[in-house]
Amino acid sequence: MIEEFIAKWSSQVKKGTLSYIVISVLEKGEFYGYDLIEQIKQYTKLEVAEGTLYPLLNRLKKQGVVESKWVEQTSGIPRKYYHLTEDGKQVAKAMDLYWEELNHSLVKIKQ
Amino acid sequence: MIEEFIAKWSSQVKKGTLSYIVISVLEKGEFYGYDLIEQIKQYTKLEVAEGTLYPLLNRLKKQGVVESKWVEQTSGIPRKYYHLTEDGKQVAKAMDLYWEELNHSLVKIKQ
DNA sequence: CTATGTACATTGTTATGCTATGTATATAGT
DNA sequence: ACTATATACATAGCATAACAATGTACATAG
Repeated sequence: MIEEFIAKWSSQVKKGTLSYIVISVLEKGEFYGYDLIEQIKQYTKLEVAEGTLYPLLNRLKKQGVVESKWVEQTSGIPRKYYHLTEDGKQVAKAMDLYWEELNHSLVKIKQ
Repeated sequence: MIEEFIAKWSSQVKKGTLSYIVISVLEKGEFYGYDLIEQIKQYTKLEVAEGTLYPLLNRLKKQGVVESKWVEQTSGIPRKYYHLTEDGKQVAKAMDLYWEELNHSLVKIKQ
């Protein structure tokens, strides 16, 4: 029962958190979708479904946070690389502030 | 644009985070709904709508995380007090671990 | 030739925050 | 007496986002 609750809860925590993670990774440079999934797996041990990430990237693009460009490969399928826009970089900073405040609040509650 | 994005994003962050906050406050003792809204406002500066909290408490009750009891007041409307069940206390611990891990991951990404 | 990995994408389901609205009691201001 | 505000609980309908399932396509290892 507890495991099931945590499973559902952690899925809900991803709503919002996941975009923060993606944008934070993109602060480091350019990445393509499949690579982002691998990066997140390494950094967070979170499993991110493809059906979660690709729509998320499209939303971020539509909102002007990221931009993308197709890059042909000498072998294999072309990759769509994403990078932060100027607005995206400012969004990242605002997210940092919000997250820090939220964490500070939780520390206070836990005391 | 950035403000609007953060406004929508922070609403998404609440999904999951809010239940963590409520359960964390309830680790301190018994609270009733309206009081929880005030507690959260003080601890986190978050505005929690009544239409958000009451359904959340009902879900937590249905899932066996909290229990409630009506308490008549000498003056005014009776209050419904909530407290964690034994399962709820274990859920709280599991949430702490998950949250800590998530934060640690973000620190690594931000490095 | 089959399985696995790489790489992008969409559809339908489910869960949750939020606005709006409703009910009811108590108190302070004009 | 009337109005506004605060306290206290609750529901209906909307918007959003994660996820499983499914699909397409190329490449490589057994």
